[in-house]
Amino acid sequence: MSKNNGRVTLQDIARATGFTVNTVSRALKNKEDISRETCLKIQQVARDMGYVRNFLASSLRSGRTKTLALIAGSMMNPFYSVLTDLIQQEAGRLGYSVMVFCSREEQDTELQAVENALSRQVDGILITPCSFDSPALSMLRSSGVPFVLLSRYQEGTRDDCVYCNDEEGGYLAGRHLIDGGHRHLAMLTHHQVVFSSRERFTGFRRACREAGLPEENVRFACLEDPDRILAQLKEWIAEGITGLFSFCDVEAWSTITLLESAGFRVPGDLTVVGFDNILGYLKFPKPISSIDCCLQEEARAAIEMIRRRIHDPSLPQQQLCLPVSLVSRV
Amino acid sequence: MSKNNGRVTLQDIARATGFTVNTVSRALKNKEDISRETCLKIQQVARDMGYVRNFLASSLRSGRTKTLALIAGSMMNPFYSVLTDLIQQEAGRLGYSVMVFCSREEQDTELQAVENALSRQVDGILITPCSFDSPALSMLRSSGVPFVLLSRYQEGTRDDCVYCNDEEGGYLAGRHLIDGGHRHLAMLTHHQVVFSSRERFTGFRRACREAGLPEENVRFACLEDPDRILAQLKEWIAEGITGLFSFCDVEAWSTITLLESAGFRVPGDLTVVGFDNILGYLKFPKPISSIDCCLQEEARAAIEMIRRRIHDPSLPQQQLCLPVSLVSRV
DNA sequence: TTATACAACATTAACGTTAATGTTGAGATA
DNA sequence: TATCTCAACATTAACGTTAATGTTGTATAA
Repeated sequence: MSKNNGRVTLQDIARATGFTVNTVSRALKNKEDISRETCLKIQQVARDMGYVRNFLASSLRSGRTKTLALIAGSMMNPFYSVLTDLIQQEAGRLGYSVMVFCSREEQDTELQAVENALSRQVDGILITPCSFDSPALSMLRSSGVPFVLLSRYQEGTRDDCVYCNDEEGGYLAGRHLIDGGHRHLAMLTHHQVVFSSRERFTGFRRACREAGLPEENVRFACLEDPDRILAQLKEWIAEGITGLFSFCDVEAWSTITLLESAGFRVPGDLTVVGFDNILGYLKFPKPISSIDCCLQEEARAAIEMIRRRIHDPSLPQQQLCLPVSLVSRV
Repeated sequence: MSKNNGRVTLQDIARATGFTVNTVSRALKNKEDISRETCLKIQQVARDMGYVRNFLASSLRSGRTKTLALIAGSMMNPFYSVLTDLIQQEAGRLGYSVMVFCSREEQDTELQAVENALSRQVDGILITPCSFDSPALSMLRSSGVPFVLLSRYQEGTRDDCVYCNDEEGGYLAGRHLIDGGHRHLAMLTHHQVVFSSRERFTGFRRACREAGLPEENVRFACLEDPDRILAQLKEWIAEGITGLFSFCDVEAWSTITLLESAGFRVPGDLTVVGFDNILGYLKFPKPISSIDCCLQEEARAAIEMIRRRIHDPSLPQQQLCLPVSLVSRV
């Protein structure tokens, strides 16, 4: 034992074995220039003494923390928490730990998270930014630290990012409803993620046009207040709308909850299609058809992207658009 | 600029201002022995140069990382992700960042998480352990690092922990169903968290006894396989059971989903009461009555407990049991 | 036999920060 | 005037690890 809060250090092992600190370090990292015998002996002693490497010291010296930061909206939103879980799994495969920060979709909280992450010398940052002109993003860009945008895309972006084909997703959602016999459709967004929302609606409308539905049969609304949402839904239903495309699964479920508590039947009065296919990971909510953006693949790709950038910062930036598919349920 | 991955260091600021590294350090930390004038000047220069403190170096020297580890089951389970969010908020208030690890309820993954956390020199660890005899716990106990058990309790435990009054929660759930006119009740657990589960059922039965229900009117089952769960539910319903107490909200919802997809009505064929009152944080699922264990308070208390222990390791250990209440919905 | 090569270690310095202690000069005190 | 005090800084060393470079003794090649 020594000073390090009673924790065993290389120093202690060195004293115990008679070798130098450096030799102990190399032995524990299975490096060359150490005889098989001493290597095993040192490792044994380290185990016996309960040695745990001090990552701070190691990172400070080596310049690598083997840590990534994930800055997401909120862990209260299953979309983010599922993504977080997947990111952790994929990162873990490569030996990375993940520090999770929540921006609560607030720009200053997000900025603090970035500062914090930078301060902790993370090797890379994964972020679903509040917006594309958030101060957090400019700080990231000028920091020189590798970062990848998750589930966010804006035309003309030069930042590394992984997102899914929103337009195609909207198209598939539209076609699914049309194939189900629905001729009067609407898309609903609660909390607007601008680009995705627009793209999804664009695809949605494309499907409608393709099917020959008149423009006035296709509605769109972006509402946050539950009361106004319910009012809008009632209006739509009264107008004969029977198919609803929700911006995402989470919003779909809260819409369904709203409708059911108001006495409507889903499906029945309204058929709802979601987006993200969170049901592939979250088992408990009501099954709904959804656009699968393959979050697992997104996580995998993002980790791979940041890994490569950490390894070679001079690589050309990449905007990776992942394919989507429809998962039909019920 | 210097070597630190192109990042500005105290050294750089020292050169720029003509002061020594130590003076710069003290100025940036607003310590004494620095004239107001130089303090402001140094801080200004630091800001201009885009200085970000290197937490690794700082922590290595000071022995404090201002970081907590949270080791939870999985971010795919809203109970844990909501708890994580709350923990982060409370920790943030005190200037702590949180490293999140998922054990996936596996003992070896959990052990790895603990090792990882210790290796990163976190100031304290919050954990919802797989079990009370998991190797992770013994490692924690012998590590000397402050830790607090979250939402877990076992009779006779000496570890610091924060949990809720499971027995009382079960009692309230039982009484709620009985007050609703139900005379034939059951409790269902999917994934068994042994102590909590037993306690909740004990309280549940107490309510039943108190109301004079005969023993055979009160059932219990612990099943994981959805098919067997559904079969059991059908059997119960056929036997006249009308009130169901679910181990937790998440399980309640998946039970409801099972029932509804099998053509049953909830409530109607079966009234379901959950536990945790996750609906207070998660807005999208179907509203159900639930036992509120006040997760926010649990998070607050846990952070306060670990803060005090970090500050004074000699404090007596504490097992904090939080009160519960019923939240009736629909 | 002597130079060479190499395995197996040791030595040194550094990562960026901070705690502990030292120094200095100006003003206050006797 | 000599001593003391203290504000405002500087110097030194250390946190635990690792990269770069030195050193040694033995085995091999010429």
